[in-house]
Amino acid sequence: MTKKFYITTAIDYVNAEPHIGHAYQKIVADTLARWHRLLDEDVFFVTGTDEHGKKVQRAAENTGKSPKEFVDDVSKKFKDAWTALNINPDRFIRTTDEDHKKVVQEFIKKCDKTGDIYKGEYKGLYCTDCEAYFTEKDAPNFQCPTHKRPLENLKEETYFFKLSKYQKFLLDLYKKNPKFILPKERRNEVINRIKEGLKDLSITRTSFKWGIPFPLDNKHITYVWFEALINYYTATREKGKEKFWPADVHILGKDNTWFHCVYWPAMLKSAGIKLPKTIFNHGFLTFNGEKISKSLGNAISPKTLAEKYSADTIRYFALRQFPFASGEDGDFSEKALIDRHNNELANKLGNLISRVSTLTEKYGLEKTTIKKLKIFPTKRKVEKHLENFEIDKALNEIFAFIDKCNEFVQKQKPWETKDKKVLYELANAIKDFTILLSPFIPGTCEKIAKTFNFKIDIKELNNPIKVSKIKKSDILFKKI
RNA sequence: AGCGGGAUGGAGCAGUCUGGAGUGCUCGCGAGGCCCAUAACCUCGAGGUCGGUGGUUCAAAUCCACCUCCCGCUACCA
Repeated sequence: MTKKFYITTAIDYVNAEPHIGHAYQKIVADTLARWHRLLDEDVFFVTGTDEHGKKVQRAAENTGKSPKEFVDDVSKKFKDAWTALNINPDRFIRTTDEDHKKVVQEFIKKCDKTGDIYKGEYKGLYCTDCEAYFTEKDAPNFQCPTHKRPLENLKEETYFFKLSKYQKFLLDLYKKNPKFILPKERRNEVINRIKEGLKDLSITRTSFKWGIPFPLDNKHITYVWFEALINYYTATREKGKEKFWPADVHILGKDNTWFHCVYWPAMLKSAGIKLPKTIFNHGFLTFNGEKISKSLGNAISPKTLAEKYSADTIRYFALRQFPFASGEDGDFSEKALIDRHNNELANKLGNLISRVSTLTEKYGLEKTTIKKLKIFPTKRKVEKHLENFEIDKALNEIFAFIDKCNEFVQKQKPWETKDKKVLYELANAIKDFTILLSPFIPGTCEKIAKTFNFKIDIKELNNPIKVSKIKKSDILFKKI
């Protein structure tokens, strides 16, 4: 039986357009999905968009579109951005999808059966922008501290989810499963906050219509967060996909930590559904040293970037530059990107392919046993790093191997000796590292495979490359 | 103020959790090699009391305490 691997990203809220921060997360998830697929696992990779709520309803009204037209437009922009970056989810889920609505309603009924949902009243100062209530202490002068607008005094009939009931369950869960919340800095934060006490969660709204009707009372709309989280489960209710639940890893940004690490497991427990194995909370990116924001106008679209550079350059930089596993923030600077593109992709990798393919075209290959350029130590290290989400280190290992190849060419001087065996060893090494590199920069790796006539398949690491006629490769990365 | 991050050869970073010769990466500088290749590639070198002080230890960039200085955040948002 092949191992299954189910990976998800956060689904993006459609009130703003995609930027490089969103892209970073999707690139990482896509790479991990591709890696597990390379290892012959049965992989399911899901990303998508979060489309309900008052903010979206209002954003749509401002543009004169219907909510549905509006979310269709923005959702497509996300989807297109991922295509431009060679990010290929198995499903692009939208919370407006019909199957999602159905699954959410069933989910809520299950929680209700457990006795975890009750009707109550929520009183407070409400900010429509935040879709949240504030206490007078948090909101001096009855103004929203973030939006500086006057708060509405609201008293709403609402349904609650008994989150407080799960306090002990959650703390036990983290204790028993140290990998449930990663990295561990985030875990400690969550634990400390839970220890301050959990309140029940208001999970319905009546002030607007753009959402999933609450199945227990049709005057109510389901609260966006409560509903959106369920998307991960929805995707596995499709026929044939059931086996993928529970998720192996949810990838999300650190601002989503609380919802995913607290609400989500409590909700699943209540509904009697298995819990995901790992929730990975990564850091944020700044862009050219500045925080990414609409008002600063630096929220450059991933698509524009991918057109300016290439999908693989963006992918390589995003994966190599930041210590993903640390959960820390990083800066996406174009200068650093160009640096890595020129030095690592063009000079080291690109030039190696260029020089070896030229030499091979001239002198040909002759089969021999591989003595110097053995891939297995590298493979083991890459495997281990990826298990620990150390994506930057994995890439570093592969490039250390590429350095070894360049040293080998230099030492052996095949242009002088015309030694076909040396060239064979190099071609074989190129096959090997290209296979390992393929989840990171898939487009480039396909080109290399075509030049050297091999298949990108993990089994090919055990098979010496077959001797064939090889033509000089096109330039893979032009210097910037 | 609160919270968070940082201080490592000329620049920018890893390394710190899990202590073991100042190790690594990219750039820059100096010398040499190579002439297959994208003016690319390879080798060697100069340059650092790892912010400071004290402590723990056979051993500290790494652990502990205190101090100094920088920078973010407390706007939407992965």
